[in-house]
Amino acid sequence: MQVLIVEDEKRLADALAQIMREARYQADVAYDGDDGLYYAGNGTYDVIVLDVMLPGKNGFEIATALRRKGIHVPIIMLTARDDVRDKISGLDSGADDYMTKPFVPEELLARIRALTRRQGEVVFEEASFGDLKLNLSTCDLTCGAKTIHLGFKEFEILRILMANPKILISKDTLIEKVWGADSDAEDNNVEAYISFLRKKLHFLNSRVTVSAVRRVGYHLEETT
Amino acid sequence: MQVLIVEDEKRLADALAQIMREARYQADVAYDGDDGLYYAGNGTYDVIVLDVMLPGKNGFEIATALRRKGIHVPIIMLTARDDVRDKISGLDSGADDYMTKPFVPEELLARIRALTRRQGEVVFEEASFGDLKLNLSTCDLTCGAKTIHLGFKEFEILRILMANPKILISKDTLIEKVWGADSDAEDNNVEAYISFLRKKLHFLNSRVTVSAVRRVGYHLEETT
DNA sequence: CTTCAACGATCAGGACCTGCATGGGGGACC
DNA sequence: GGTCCCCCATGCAGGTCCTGATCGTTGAAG
Repeated sequence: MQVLIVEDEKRLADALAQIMREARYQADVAYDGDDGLYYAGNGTYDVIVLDVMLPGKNGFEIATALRRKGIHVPIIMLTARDDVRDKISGLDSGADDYMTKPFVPEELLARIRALTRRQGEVVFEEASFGDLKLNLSTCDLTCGAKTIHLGFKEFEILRILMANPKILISKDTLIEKVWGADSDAEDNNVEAYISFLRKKLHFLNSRVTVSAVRRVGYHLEETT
Repeated sequence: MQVLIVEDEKRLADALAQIMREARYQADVAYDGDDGLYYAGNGTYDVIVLDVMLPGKNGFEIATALRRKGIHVPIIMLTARDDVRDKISGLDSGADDYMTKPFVPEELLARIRALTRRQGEVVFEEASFGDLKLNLSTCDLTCGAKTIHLGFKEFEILRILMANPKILISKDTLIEKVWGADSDAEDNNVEAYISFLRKKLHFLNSRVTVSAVRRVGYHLEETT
């Protein structure tokens, strides 16, 4: 588990790094905002501890920039100012949590555990929608007593559809997320896999269907 | 977005529910731990605001029980006790965030936004005018109990009209925005789709009409 | 008031496109 | 060689979109 600490006050930064290492995290430290944004931009960290008042870019700017770049790593903001408006703008700029100094190290660790628990779990757990359960580690799709194995493309498409059951996902989005941004896959590929998926859903007697909206995209629906 | 509030102190609970509703959330309230766990067990909520000190099961037990049942809805814990050990055990029992009373409502809302931002995401938005509701994701148009599907061109035209109900939209504007700036579509195309739209509005028994102003453009009107 | 041209509304038809399903070929892996 | 997965090509079905023709309406000129 990798942690990035962005904090200009060197003594505090090093103390935090020490605490992290004692808790068995790997910790890197950036001492100003520009470095912090640069390191975080790699997207290799599991959580970022981000001071607000920084030389170079401040914490709000860093959080906003990261989110805009599509990097959704959990962020915990730290600040000495106990002002509610700061908290709100911090949280709305993309932070997941906000703590005021001084704080007890154990609370920071607990909040980090709470933030990282989610993604740690997800790896082993399964996604579900309606009567479907999709095992995210084995690509097996279960409905009631029946289970069937999905190919990787089928799996990826279904996973994306299940993660956003309320909105339509366009073929372009699916191509980008499943085949990759710079891919020459055609719409027909998506259609083919949607077809396979439907066939398998039918085989499982699932109440879930993949419905298409012409020229817009696909989404999952649960029929009665 | 659905919020469950579990809080035994009735005045605070109702105040929270009011705040949530003003922020456009649907809010349900449970006044003791057993009810809270029962409601939460449905798995239909997007976030749970959970008091720790409760008659029946306490907040820690509820969080633990939910997580054990595989329900991963975000939980924000509330408590009057500002004890770090409580915070830690709360966070480790499955809560995603922890706030101490008293708190500013806006901070709670900001923390809820931060928690829900990650998942459900892109709220399925809709535009509305008069008695019409247009689902911007699925191109479905609803009026009262009836719903009808719109073709893409019809949908685009209606969306533009609904976004600017007070001003007249010229055919040229519609052609530019729906067909594209460099299109050779003719006025008659627009007229045709306006006609389709009117037919569907009539079918829905809507009070909304598309009215034309000669040589100028179209706009929506709500009749009594 | 009447007339007339321009504009708008509507409809039917057919062209076109999108999405669906299927089968075959190719490559990776066992 | 067999199997699995992926990609591509094809035909089909049905919805969507466009076109042209017709009819109704408007408003201004005579």
